[in-house]
Amino acid sequence: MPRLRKARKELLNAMMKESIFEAATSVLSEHGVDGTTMNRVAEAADVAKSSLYDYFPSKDDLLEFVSERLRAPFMHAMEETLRADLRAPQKLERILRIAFETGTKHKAVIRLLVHSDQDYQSRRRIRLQILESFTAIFEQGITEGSFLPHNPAHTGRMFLGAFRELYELLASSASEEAAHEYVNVLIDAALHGISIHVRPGNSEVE
Amino acid sequence: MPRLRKARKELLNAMMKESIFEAATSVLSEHGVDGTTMNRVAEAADVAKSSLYDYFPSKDDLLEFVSERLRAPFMHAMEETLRADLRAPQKLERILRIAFETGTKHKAVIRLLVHSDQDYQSRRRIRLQILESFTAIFEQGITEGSFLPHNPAHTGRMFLGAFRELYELLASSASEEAAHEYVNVLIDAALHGISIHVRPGNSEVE
Amino acid sequence: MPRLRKARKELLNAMMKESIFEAATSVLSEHGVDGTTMNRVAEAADVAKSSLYDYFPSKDDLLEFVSERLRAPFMHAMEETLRADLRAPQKLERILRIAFETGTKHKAVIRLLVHSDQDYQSRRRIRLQILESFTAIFEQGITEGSFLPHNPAHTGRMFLGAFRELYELLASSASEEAAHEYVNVLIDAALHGISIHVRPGNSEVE
Amino acid sequence: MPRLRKARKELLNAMMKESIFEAATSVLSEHGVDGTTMNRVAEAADVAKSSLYDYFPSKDDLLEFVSERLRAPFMHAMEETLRADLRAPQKLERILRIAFETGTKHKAVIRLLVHSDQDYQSRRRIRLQILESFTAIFEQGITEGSFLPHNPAHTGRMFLGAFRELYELLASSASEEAAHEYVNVLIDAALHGISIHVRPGNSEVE
DNA sequence: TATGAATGAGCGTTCATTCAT
DNA sequence: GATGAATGAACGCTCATTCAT
Repeated sequence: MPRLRKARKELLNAMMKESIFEAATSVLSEHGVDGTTMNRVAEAADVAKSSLYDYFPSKDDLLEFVSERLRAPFMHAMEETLRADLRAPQKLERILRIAFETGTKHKAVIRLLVHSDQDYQSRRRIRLQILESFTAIFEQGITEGSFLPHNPAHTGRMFLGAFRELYELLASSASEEAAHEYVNVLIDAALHGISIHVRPGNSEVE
Repeated sequence: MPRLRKARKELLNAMMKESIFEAATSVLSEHGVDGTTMNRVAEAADVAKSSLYDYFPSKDDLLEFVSERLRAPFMHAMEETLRADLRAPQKLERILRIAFETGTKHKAVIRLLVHSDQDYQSRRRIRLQILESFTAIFEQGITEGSFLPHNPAHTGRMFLGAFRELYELLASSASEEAAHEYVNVLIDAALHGISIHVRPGNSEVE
Repeated sequence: MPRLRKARKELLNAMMKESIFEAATSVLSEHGVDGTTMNRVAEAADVAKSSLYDYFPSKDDLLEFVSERLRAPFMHAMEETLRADLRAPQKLERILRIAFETGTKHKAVIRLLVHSDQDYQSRRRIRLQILESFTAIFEQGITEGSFLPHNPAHTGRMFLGAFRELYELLASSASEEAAHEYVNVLIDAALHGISIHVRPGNSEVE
Repeated sequence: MPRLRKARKELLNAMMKESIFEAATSVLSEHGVDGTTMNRVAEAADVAKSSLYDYFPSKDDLLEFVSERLRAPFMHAMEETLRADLRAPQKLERILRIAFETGTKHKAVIRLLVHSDQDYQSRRRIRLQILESFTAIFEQGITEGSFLPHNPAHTGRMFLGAFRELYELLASSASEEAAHEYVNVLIDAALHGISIHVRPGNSEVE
């Protein structure tokens, strides 16, 4: 049964990659990006250092794989949301909810999304992608009449900033509760407005 | 005069630290955090590598000192602004202006403020301090009637997020012009409001 | 029929060794001695790396086998020539012709014969054998009156040196033409003499 | 005394390089080029591996230094000889004598001159240089009437081959005596001819 | 006091070799 | 009998840190 054999092989291989992935995320969250050495990953995965190279051609490839894996659920969901038939505010809401869920599930993702010095270039790439998504949503919002006609690049960026703080909150020792509350505030702002100013006139805005 | 001697010594010591600081910032901006080795700093400062250890017990301490030093102008200005007799929106404006100025002056500061994975623990500390300052300003704003009574911890955090994006912009290859425009948007939002939603009144909303 | 079984087994074994040999020479000529890894040989032979160890106890043994195999045609031809009923100069000629042919056929052989630092001990052995053959031929030449009575160990060695340069030439990027010309010069020297000095007689010498 | 200090420093530095050089040659002659690792050199020099890098930027540089050092005396002497006001045979003689002397002094040089797989490129370079020198001498010899008008590229190459055998002899366990005798034969050939053939007619030469 | 010299621990990577299946 | 998976030792190299002078 060459077919079966091959399938089994692929499966084992995938499991091994998975377990290295987990070891790597564990090391990442304990020692940070710079402290993530092949030595430590191998030790955490309980394999010989050289065995890592049977599954990943280089450290960079390993880290790229980890990043990809960590971000994939969120990124895919975000892309889907972008294409969905929804009004802009609802899109923002959905993205925030997804971010919160994936963020709390994989705490490690945060380290990579939020921190990280070296560009393991994906970082810039991903930032840009999210920024562009937000900008697109704000453009849509203006077009469809949900949002006021501000420069969407700026509002998108501001939203990104507020959004990223969610991850800071998750990364900090703060309770999940606090993060939940914060995300709700963001969602509320996306749905019903975010005015902070008392109206010059007499009443409020929002 | 042991007093004088001691004073002179302290002065010399401070001058040495200063010159090492400058060397370090130069290395930082040229080679990045990871490329900042004691060797390079010593070379840039034109002292022996081992002499660095006469002024700083370790590399981490040196970097800590540099960070502190780089942030000090901004932090002090911010603290002063906090205590100044101004309305909340004006305080935010002033802080943003200072941030932009110090940020463009010392491009290196950005690298350290924005990126950096290792917890050069000051990072968390400084974040917290800024966050608390913003929160305090929002509290004041609510009290004085400038801002609507949202939870200031949340609005403070959102503002921090948007604020940090300024540094991302500065750190990126983007033109200083773009950063300038962005900071103006932020200032405008602080001064005149930031509503993004079409008012329920006449047209549609969300 | 244990006999037959055994014979078949031996045959298969030999065929495997043969195919590994071919893979190894291909790797050798493409990547050089240092670039010849068990991995590459296994891949070229289309067997599992570990299977190589079913046929050769170690990498050194494999290389030894390859060397032996590469040199065998030449060595056998040389031995035959040694025993042939020929005068010394003709023997030298024949050996040179064989060397050229086998050398151009298996370019890889050169790498191993000429270069290679490690003592894949055969190197010394083979050198010695060739040297002894040349010496024997020079002895014969003196006995039969073809050559002047110089110390055959020395003339043999000199001839060996000139002979090896043929391989350097082949190993270099030089055209095969150049090597051909050189071997013809050597043959001519063996057949008709190699005097480089103007005779004291009529003109000058030194 | 900055002058003195600097001089002392340079001296110490040179001594250190010298001692690393000796360690390296010792490792080279014991383990061959491929077996010469920074680890072994450091151990032989009784310094930390990392200290080697205080004196040589890389392994290749170290080896290059060693090669250069080993070959320099001979190469310089050869170049001088080339330019000397001597007839061709005397030049050859002088070069052979120098080779013998430097060869017996620094046994390690042999490994590098004679063996070595990788091109630590100097190898090809040096071979070429020697070959060209010999060729030039043979050209001169023909011009001045010392040598018969053979193609000097070929005779030069043949001479190089015979010459290199001297190093093989030195590298082998053979007695220095044998090498001495061989070099004398070469010298004799250079000075008085190298005919090996009985003359077709009746007497000798051709 | 300042330094040049030295070092040990660690880095990412390679590869010959082993062994359960 | 053949293999895929795994490994340990070694490689060249870097760097924060120490210490005699």
